[in-house]
Amino acid sequence: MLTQRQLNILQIIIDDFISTNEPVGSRSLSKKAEIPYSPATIRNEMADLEEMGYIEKTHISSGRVPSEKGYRYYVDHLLAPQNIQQEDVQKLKTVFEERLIELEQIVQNSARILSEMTNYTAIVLGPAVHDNHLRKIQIMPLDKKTAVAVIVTDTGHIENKMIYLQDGYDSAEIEKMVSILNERLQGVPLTQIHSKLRQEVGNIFKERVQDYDQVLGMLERDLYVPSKEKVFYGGKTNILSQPDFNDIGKIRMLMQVIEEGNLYEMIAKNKGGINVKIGTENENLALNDCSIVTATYSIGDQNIGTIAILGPTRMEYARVIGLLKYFSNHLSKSLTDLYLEER
Amino acid sequence: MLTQRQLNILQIIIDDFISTNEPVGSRSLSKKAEIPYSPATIRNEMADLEEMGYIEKTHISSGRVPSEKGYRYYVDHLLAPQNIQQEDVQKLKTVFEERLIELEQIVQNSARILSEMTNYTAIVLGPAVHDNHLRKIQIMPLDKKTAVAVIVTDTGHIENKMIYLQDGYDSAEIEKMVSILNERLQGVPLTQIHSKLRQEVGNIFKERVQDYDQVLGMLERDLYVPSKEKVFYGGKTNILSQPDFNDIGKIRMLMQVIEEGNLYEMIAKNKGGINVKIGTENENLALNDCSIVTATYSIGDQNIGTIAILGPTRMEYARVIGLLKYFSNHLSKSLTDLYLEER
DNA sequence: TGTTAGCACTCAATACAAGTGAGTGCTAAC
DNA sequence: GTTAGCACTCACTTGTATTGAGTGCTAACA
Repeated sequence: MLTQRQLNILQIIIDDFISTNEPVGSRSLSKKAEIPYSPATIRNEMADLEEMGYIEKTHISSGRVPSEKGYRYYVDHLLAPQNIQQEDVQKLKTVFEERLIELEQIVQNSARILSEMTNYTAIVLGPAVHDNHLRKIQIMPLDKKTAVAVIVTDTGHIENKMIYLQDGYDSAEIEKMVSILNERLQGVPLTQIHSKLRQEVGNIFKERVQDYDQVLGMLERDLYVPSKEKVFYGGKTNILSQPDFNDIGKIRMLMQVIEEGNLYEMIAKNKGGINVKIGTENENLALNDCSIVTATYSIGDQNIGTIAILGPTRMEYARVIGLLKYFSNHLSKSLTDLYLEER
Repeated sequence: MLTQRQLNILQIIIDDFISTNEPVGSRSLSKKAEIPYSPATIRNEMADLEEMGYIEKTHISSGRVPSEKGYRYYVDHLLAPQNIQQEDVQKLKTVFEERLIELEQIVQNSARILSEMTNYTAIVLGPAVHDNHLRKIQIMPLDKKTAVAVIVTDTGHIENKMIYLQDGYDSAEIEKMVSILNERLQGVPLTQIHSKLRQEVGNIFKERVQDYDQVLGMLERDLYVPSKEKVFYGGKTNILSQPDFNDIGKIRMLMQVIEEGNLYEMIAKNKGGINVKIGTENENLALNDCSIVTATYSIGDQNIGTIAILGPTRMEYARVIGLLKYFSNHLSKSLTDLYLEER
């Protein structure tokens, strides 16, 4: 168990290291007003903290640096529930001031603003299209063989699909189909469209659409919903200007993960609330010197997406967590107002 | 004027430097079979070449390295019109083997494959949507205030726009509008839609659509065509693994330009054929150690897009130029077959 | 006259030694 | 329990020497 003094020292070491990126030594610590002890005393405490694994040395006679365990403890117990600053509030609000219509636009802006404010990289997932509900479907014939299916969801997302018709259909026939589809599938979650197609629509088609089997087959084949959600980035290169990444190899790996890696899967699995992954807690090797803070946002009580900030392990946790909490709350509130209450 | 021997030496210096990334000295040159002269002779020739500005030293007693002028001469005069290798042909063909329907899909694949083959970064512009012609327009009402306009072009590009109606329109009215629009605007280049709207459509609306002025205003406001074309990337991070970029500052600038810079403008202005920009010929400071090779592709005899390869100035020009020539030709041919002949 | 051998010279890169400073652990005194 | 003192460690810097690849120049050669 840690004594109060050890907690103080640990906190100050971490705060100091986060802001300076320099190992912190006993002498510089003892100069701080909060610590009225001599370097020697602090050295003793630091030795204990090191033994317990909260801090470590970069070499045998260096100052101390927080270990992952130290950061973890810091995030879990020492973090003052810092209120976010007034100027930050102002900046964040700009996102909500613009006309909020297309969700993806909002989300893209969020990523940009968060990255600008933190100087880290922002990754925003969602809105999770497969959780959306069908609002409207339309099929536009182009020529004898091809048509475009347009699907609009309740969150304003628009999805196009080219579809291929076996034979020429006259437009009256297609219109009939479309109105049946709309009638039967409106409000259905996109994930379930496939199953509903045969269940609900099949019978009606049977009666009213010629060659119904072929048409149904076509719809089932082409009308699948993309399983991958969209990922929006802000400040992809911000992380390159963090002094923590001065090794060219690291930078390469990092950029590769950001560009091509499956950050989506990593981030999407955090469900609800604020979540912090520190260093090797990220299983991806390239992210072993990074931390990822995630927060979810929702419409009503349903989570529809995730916001993440990717920075070095030496991240300004207090500020980032504060920002994300504030922002995800407001975003959820705005979206809920927009998409639920309005109707 | 350069003697034949100087040309040989220049060519070999550049070839050698491109493949090894090491300054090449007189001794190593004289060992090559193509150059049956002693180091001393070569030194004399190199001194001349340097005086003329084709090669330079990294420091006073180093081997020689091609200058930009050297590369330029090499690209313009020395480049053997190298045929592309059989295995490369095979790989490139895979792009054309898939079902070619959506142009953007093809273009995205092209970028990926070219980047994989070259280990440089591929940037593919287009298809230039504003040159496309309208094939079909559709307006789907969503609720009283909003609707989705879907525009399909002759190259299979699909564009969505949310539009905002002033008042509730009944669907019959909208259908009438849409059929007028289709009738009058089909085949019109997207750039001209705006002007045609008032010219051609205006009068007809006047007779047949109620509140035609308001509707026309809405269409003019919301139905603009995005001026920026899509840019597709392949191997964004490839360039990071080029040994030429071992300086962290350079890497940062480079990634920033790739992520956020206006590569579009830089590349789009190259019209027709193969074009090579070497080093400081790229006005962007961050690209002063890079070369960009561009090629255009077309449907029929109309250029619709550009392919570019971004690499270090020490680029394998012969190979890249060969690849791009071959690829852009085939791409143009395939697209022409697909979109012109088929109709 | 063009080519080559020889030589002195330059410079990046590497290795090594010495000095400095920030930091540590330990012990003994307060 | 706290602190002063001291010996020790190690990264970092500075200076010096060595090496090797390469050059320019000159004189000799074919």
